[in-house]
Amino acid sequence: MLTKAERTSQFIIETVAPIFNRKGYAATSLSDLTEATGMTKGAIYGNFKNKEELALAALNHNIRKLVKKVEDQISTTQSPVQKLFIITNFYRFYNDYTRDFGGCPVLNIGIDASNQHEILMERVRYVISKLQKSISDIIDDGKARNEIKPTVNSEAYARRIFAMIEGAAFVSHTMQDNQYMKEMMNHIDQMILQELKK
Amino acid sequence: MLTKAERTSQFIIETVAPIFNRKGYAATSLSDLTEATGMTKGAIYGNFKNKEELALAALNHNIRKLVKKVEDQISTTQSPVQKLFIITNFYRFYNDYTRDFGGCPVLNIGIDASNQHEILMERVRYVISKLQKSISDIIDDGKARNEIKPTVNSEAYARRIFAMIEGAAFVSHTMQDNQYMKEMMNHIDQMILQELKK
DNA sequence: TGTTTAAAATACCAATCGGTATATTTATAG
DNA sequence: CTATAAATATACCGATTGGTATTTTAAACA
Repeated sequence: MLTKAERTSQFIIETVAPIFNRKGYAATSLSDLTEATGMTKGAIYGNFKNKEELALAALNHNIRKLVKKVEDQISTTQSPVQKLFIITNFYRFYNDYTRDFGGCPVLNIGIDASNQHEILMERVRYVISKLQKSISDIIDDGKARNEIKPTVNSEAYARRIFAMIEGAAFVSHTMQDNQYMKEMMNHIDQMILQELKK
Repeated sequence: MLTKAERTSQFIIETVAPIFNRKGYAATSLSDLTEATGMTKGAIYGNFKNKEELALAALNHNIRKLVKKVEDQISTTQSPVQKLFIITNFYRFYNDYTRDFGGCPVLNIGIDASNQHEILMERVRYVISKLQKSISDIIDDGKARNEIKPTVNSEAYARRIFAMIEGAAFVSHTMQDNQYMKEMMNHIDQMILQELKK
């Protein structure tokens, strides 16, 4: 069972995570956080060392939530090619998932923390490299299972697919039009069929 | 000839533009601006109504600077297909151009102002639609000049190309690795040759 | 139930925030 | 060279910033 402190910390993280994601680190004030949680500064600082530690916990929370969602869907199939299609289909609805907490956290914090907050930035870089690795691992598995052409450069495709997703997420969110995302996922699907699949 | 006030305003804009681009609207303080310009608050507020007006002027300055650069290069050829190649080649060096003032202003302010500053956000949306229009116009011109297949959906390709560029700009800048951009521009070039060009 | 410990609220800190009214300096025109 | 106007600096405003020491409240354990 969770202790009181653990439950409170969790409640604070869940409550402030969308705020940090929306406003960014510097623009989020302590009063934003006390207002949203209904708690005082004393309570928040009793559970977190400082604003930085809380922002980092919020970022991790947002990312874990999304990663869990896509991993749950991916695990429903063994086929690497099917896994790739599940990923593109996940992102077809990405804006719906992320809108209520302010959009893609990798994108938001990656831009917000750039040249501003090296600790958050390092975390974003780590997450990006991990997400790419999981894509290239699927492609490599596809080669081993004879589903994907052995000549394919899995790291290069992972980089390209990830950048395409982030670009579509940015423009879709900014223009408030999911068509960008839909069209980009269709394009990636086509790429999978024509360039990756055997 | 420019008046003193016009020269001073221009000096302030040029000086603070990289700061707003790097830190975003809320995180940029008046003291950041006085420190960078070596001028006092009185001088700045004598030339600009408030922080918002200055931030908007800074955004416009950054965008105009980049748009002028790419337009100058595009105007060196008549061929629409060549114009598209000039665009991808421009973005191959985009990170070098933009690094010293903090990366792509559309991306930075688009994320920073999201759910935060509607006036800046409207400006970003307008710029995106304009940039896309200039790409789809080139494609349409390519159809008229018999360089590009008449069946091509120029708006859809403009959306896709723009989103790809922004995605590559984001990941390249965040990961401090221009390979993302290079690979994406190679991919777009391939798309132009295989899907657009007659 | 009484005691101890943990958690949260209160009250405060110096520093900084964006903005402005006024004073001073600098440039311009006659 | 002087008078006027424009530009800039100074000094200040109330509000808010992130953070902390202390007090009060609530939970946990004996």
